[in-house]
Amino acid sequence: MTVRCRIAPSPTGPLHIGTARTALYNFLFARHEGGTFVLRLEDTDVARSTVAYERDILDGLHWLGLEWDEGPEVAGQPARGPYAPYRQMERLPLYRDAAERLLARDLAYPCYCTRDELDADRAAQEAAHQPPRYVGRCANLTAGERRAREAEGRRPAIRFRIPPGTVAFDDIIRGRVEIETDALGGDLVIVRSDGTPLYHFTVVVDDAEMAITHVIRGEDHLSNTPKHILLFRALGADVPAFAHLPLILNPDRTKMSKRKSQTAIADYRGEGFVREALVNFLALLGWASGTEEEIFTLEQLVERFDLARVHSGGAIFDRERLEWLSGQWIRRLPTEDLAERLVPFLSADLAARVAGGARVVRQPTVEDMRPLMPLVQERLPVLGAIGDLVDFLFIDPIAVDPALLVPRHWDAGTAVEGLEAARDVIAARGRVSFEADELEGPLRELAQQRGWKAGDLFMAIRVAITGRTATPPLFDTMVALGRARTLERLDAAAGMLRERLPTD
RNA sequence: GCCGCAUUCGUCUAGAGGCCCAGGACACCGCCCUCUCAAGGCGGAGAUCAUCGGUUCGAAUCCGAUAUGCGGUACCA
Repeated sequence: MTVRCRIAPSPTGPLHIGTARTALYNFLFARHEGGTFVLRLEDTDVARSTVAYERDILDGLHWLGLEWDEGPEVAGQPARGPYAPYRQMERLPLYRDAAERLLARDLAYPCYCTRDELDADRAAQEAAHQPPRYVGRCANLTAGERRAREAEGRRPAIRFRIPPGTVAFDDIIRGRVEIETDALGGDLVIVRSDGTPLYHFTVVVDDAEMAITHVIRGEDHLSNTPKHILLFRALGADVPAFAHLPLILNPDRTKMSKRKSQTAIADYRGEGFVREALVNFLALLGWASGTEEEIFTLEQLVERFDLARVHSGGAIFDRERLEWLSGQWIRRLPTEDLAERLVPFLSADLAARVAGGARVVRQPTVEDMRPLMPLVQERLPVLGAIGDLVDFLFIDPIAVDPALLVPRHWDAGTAVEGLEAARDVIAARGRVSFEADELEGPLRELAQQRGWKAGDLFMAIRVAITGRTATPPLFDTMVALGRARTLERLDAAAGMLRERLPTD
C-alpha cells in the first residue's frame, strides 16, 4: 500500500502558520515514505471563502517549497491529478451521492428541525446542566410525517445516525484513544438544508474517495475523529491511520490565533524571513531529530522525519528562535542568491523612505548588491533589514544628527578638527589607492598623532558618511560609497558642525 | 457541564527503568575578539522532570488519582 496524505486548507483566510506546519509534516511524511502528497481545497464555507485567500495559500505553499503531487496549482484554475477536481465546491455531486447512499440504507435521515427549535433544545439542556446534543426529534419520522413537513415547504438537513458504543483508534502520535459515541452530541448534520455538505462529511467522503491512507492534522480534530471513523465505516471505506499534531500556541498557551499572534505566512515572508528558516523552524515545532543538530534543509528533513517522534504537547511559537534560524540561513545562502533576494526588499525600503522625503539617487540592482554581500551577510536577521545597513549608498543627501557626530570622549570642536583632518588624509589617497587596506593605516596613524582614540575618530567618520552609529565595517563602507561621496559627506558634516560651534 | 488530549530550564526540546543530583538550542548574563553593529569563540545562570500515591533493588521514564492548561462539544472549518 503506498502512502497517500493530504493538506486540506480552507480558503477562508490567508495561509496560517498552523496550516503551513501541518502541510509540512504531511509533505515530509509523504516524501519520506515515497508516497503521494495531495492538496485539496475545502471551500464549502461559501460565505467566507475567496479566490484571493486561495491564491495566498497556494502561493505560500509554493514559496515554502511544499510541492504537491495532486491538486490545484494555480488559484482559480483547474486542478490536476487522478481524483480531480480538488476543490470541494466542484465535487458536490460526490457528496450528494454519498448522502443518498446513507439515506437509502437509513444510516442517515432528513431532519426538519428549525434553527429556533434547535436553539431552544440547546438552551433547555444548558439550563438542566446537560451536555448539548441533538434530541432526535426527526430520527424516526414516518413517511407521512416527512411528506407533511415537505408540504409545509420545510427543506430538510440530513443527519447521520451516531450509533451507540465506543470508537477506538490508534493515533500514531498519541497511542490508543477511545471515545463513547454517546459523547458525540447526537446525530450529526452532514448536509445543510440548502443542500451544501458540511466539513465532517466532505472530509470523509473525499479522504475515502481519494484513497488517503494517513490523515495528519492538528490536535483540534482529535475529538472529532470518532465521527469521521463512523462515517468511513458507514460509507464502506477503509479507515485511514490518524496522526494528531500538537497545537501551535500563542504566548498565553491558547491555540495560536490571528488575534494574539502574527499568523499569516505572507507576513513573515514580507518581513524577509527566508523560506529555509521558516521550514526549519516549523519542522522543529513539535518534532526533533533526536540528535543535537538544529539546522536542516527540506531534503534533510525528508530524510530524517519520523511521525512517531512527533511530540504530543502544544508548542508556543517563539519568534526569537525563528529570527535566529533566519540569520543562520541567510549566512548559509550563496551570495548570488542572497543578492537577488535582497533587491526587492531594498527597493521597497527605499521607496518607503522616499515617501518620508528622502531622495533616492539610484535604484538598487543585483550588480549593486553583489559587492555588498560580504558586508551585510552576517548582519541580517531578515532580508527586510537590508535598508538599515546600506540605505546611505542609495540616498543623497543623507540625514545626519549633529549630536551623533561628536563621539563620547570628544567635544564639538575636536569633532570638526577630526573630520577635517580625516578628510585631508583620505583626500591624499589617490583614486587608485582608495581601498580599505590603504585607508585604515593612515587614519589610525592620524589618530595616534593627535592623541585620539582610533575608535572615536572612526565613529565620527562613520556618522558623517552614513548618518548611522551602527554600520558595516567602516573602511569597506567608504570604498562602497566611493571616494568622491566620502569626501563630500565629510565636508558637509564638518561644515554643519562648525556652524553650530559657539563663536567666541 | 460533558468528552478528549497534554504537562522536563522563560521558550523549543533530548530523554523509551539504572549511562540523568537531567543533555542541546533560542533568549539572558559575563569574558574574549573588535573601528560601531553583527557574527564567532569560551564560560555562567536557569528544571524540587505539575502534585500525591503505587510498582520496582532502582522512575523524568511504568500504573493510579488529583491539579492545571488546552482542545472539542455548530445546518464553521
